[in-house]
Amino acid sequence: MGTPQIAVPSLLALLDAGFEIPLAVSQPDKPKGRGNRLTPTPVKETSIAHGISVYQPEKLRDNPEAAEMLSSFNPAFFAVVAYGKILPAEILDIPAYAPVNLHFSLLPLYRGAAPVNWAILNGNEKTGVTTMKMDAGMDTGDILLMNETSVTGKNAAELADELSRSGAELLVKTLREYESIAPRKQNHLYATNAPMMRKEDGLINWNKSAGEIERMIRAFTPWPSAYTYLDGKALKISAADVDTEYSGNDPGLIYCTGKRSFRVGTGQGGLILKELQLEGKRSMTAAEFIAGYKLNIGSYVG
RNA sequence: CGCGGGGUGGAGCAGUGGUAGCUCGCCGGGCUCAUAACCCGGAGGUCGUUGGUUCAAAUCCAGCCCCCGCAA
Repeated sequence: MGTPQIAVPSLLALLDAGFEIPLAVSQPDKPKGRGNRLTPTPVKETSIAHGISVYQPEKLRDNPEAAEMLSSFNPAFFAVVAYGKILPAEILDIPAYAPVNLHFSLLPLYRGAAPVNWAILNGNEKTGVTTMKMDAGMDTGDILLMNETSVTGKNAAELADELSRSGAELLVKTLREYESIAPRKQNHLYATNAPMMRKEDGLINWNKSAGEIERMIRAFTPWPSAYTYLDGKALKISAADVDTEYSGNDPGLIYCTGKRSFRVGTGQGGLILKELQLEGKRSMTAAEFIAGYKLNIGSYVG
């Protein structure tokens, strides 16, 4: 059971490891993108490509039909990776061994929908992947295995990609060695939540420090993306460095626009913008951006 | 039919009827202890595509292809 891209490597790894997967469960297709076309989920696409039938119930709670359907396969396990819905108890009881979930954080940290983004945003040096035996709460089940990954310098896409791979390995290992793994209770006192990021959370607050904003840019790239405004147009920033030689504190001030440098002041220090995308344009490097856009030193973004 | 922006020399842009221009890059030369600095010269474009209007179209009209932002 899974939905987005981050779950795909797990599906492929399970197939590769020889597990029999009679059914994939994914969220229903939703209208997406320009034109609002109905778009299949990445897990659905991958499943179909490998000849696995796909089941996409609107809901699992209070849905006897779904329970019956899943039971009919007499599954040993459920392998759940970023499915996107909480599974009710009657569903969790179906597998003979256990419903196993792969979560993209070191539980009990970052329970919820956006663990990868939050680890970057908070400036953690390490995060990782955890497999657990699911219970009825959100990411509260007993821990089976964990694997750490370094966060440093990566944006959300890069980190998610890495975690999806190490997670896929961990999931295979967990299922293979399930009977010899002793589940450990989570220490709920240390639990933190990683709620879904919203589009509007990506608006950059230039009063924050350069370091904080740099982390935010990484945490929000490529989704939901960090943005500001320039001459009334939305400007996404997908990569930046802290300017270690600047110590001003004039938030939003464009203080340097050399031939290839676009630098903006923050509440504390300056930020060197490296990768930008103006509304309606494609993403480009600062050098490319500057070649065609007339920036004025002394004006402000935001 | 959800709303909208755009496709112009290698890159980013300007140019809305009549010799295609700017910044960067590239090639050659100069200056300098030196430079992502500066100066001089040069190469490079069927203006996404098809058709239409016109004496004349990058520029107006219609269709098609592609890229992107918003909303969901």
